Amino acid sequence: MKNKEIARIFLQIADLLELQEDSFKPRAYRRAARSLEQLSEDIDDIAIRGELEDIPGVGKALAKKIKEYLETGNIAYLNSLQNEIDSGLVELLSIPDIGPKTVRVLKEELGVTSLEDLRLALNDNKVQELRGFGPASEERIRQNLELMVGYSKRLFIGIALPIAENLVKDLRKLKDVTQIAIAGSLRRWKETIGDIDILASSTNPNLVMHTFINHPAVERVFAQGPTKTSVLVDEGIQVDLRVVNNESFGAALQYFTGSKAHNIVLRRLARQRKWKLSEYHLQDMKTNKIIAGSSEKAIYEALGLDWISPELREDTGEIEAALKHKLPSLIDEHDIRGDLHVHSNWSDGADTIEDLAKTAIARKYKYLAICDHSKNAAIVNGLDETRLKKQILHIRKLNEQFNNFKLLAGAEVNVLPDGSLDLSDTVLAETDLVIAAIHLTRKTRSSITDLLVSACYHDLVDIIAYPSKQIISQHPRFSIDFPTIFEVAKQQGVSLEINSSHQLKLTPELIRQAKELGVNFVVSTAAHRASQLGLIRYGVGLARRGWIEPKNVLNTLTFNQLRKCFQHIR
DNA sequence: GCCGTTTTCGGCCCGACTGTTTTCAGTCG
Repeated sequence: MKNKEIARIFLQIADLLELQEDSFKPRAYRRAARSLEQLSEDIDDIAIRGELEDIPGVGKALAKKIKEYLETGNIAYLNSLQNEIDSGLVELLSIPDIGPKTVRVLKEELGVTSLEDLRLALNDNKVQELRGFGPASEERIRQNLELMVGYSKRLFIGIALPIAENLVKDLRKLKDVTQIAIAGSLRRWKETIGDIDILASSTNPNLVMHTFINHPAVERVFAQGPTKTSVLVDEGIQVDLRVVNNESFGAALQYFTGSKAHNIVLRRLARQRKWKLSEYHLQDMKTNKIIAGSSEKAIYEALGLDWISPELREDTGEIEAALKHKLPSLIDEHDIRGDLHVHSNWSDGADTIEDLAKTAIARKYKYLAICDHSKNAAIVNGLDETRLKKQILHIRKLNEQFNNFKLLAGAEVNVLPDGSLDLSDTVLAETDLVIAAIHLTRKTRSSITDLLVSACYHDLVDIIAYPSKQIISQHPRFSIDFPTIFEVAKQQGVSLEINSSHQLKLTPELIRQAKELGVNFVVSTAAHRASQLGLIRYGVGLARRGWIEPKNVLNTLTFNQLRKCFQHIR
């Protein structure tokens, strides 16, 4: 689809325009880019119907540019901007605390047009001589330039969330802290996060801030005030702590949870009613009367909206749904009755099947599917037909000792380059559950799609696990025809796996697309040790970001219901 | 460049923190 290509060009244009006088044009281009990224329909089709201007944020001028791209594969405006503006300047914008104004001054006064130029200017201590700058500004820019090299990466939620939870746990011990919560993209369960946001309410903010900056994990303090403090913790991640009073906790939680796009729409809704929404409260601008503030829910309700789960707050239709009271009732970790993809020490897992079962029972699971790797995955000690048969017998035997809990004998089978599975049908027919997975790295579009499709057509395959984003990021030009896969999966009654590990997973957008087509899902950990069963929360978080409800997920079913969905469960 | 239950012109989310200057501009989230 050309939607993403055009969105990318609009973002490039926005970056370049940012360096010029007008600060509103870039905003318009970004808004349009976002709209394009979210379209579920091909932009070509919309253009043919002459409905480009119906896209939010697209008016006459942008519609014309979209048409130009569709006809010529090019947008001349971008080229002219690129000729006019040095690309090194855009790079300068990525340095923290350097914005468009600073870039302009650096260029006009010092001739700086690249990171390298900036480095030289800093070496000569030229920056502090500029009007509006001083030694402190120069030093900060110097440090940020250094910092950018080492710390610019986004962290996976699985790493960031435990760090945040630890800090919250320690701060909660302070008796001056009334309420405390994780906010930001972590609260929205975004797969990767740029920084950690923590929100607290207190009657003694200074003490809370003081304790915070003296926490053993804190390495450096970026900014410190009574309501907002930013630090770097030793994992190389920025943590922002905000402290407000109790009356504002709901408004602040709403505000700091974001996303930015979601908040902008909310504030627009408030403005339409002559109200003002800030991190302190929702307020009538004329009478100054406070309409809501202590509770997040009250703010949404005052704006005519149902309360929206943080995972949905991306301005991708959740506000419209909340207005119409049509929000999904999202799946919760407690809805999960069992894990359908775990590895034991029979292949590359660390724990025995018995230990895995014990942990599953302790989690109140009703079933657990052991799905070790198959023989093609020799490097992880994959099971061949003989060992799998033996494992199935072992599992059947173990089941005799459980009440109200069932171990399922499954397999994670490799799909071979010719589309066949790497274990014989005879032995697979003995299992309860078959997950088909692709562990290839370099394939053309047609063949990856074809492999997944042929896996769906295989009679014994119940679940498809995905080619990872990792593959996609390693090969930028590689793409998979997901709509086709979703159609076939739906048709063949094959479920899609939402995986909790950060390596193998669908994006929220794709999950939502598949859900709308009526495809079923399972949420699994692919745990390689018993302690990893707890990672299911990340899979659930991802599912929630994809608007998934319990009814879309097979492993929310009781064992007897599950049995009816997977034909060969014994 | 977009957009309209005050508007086809004049807005465009709002507030904290920093460094500089002495009342504010720039940046960020």
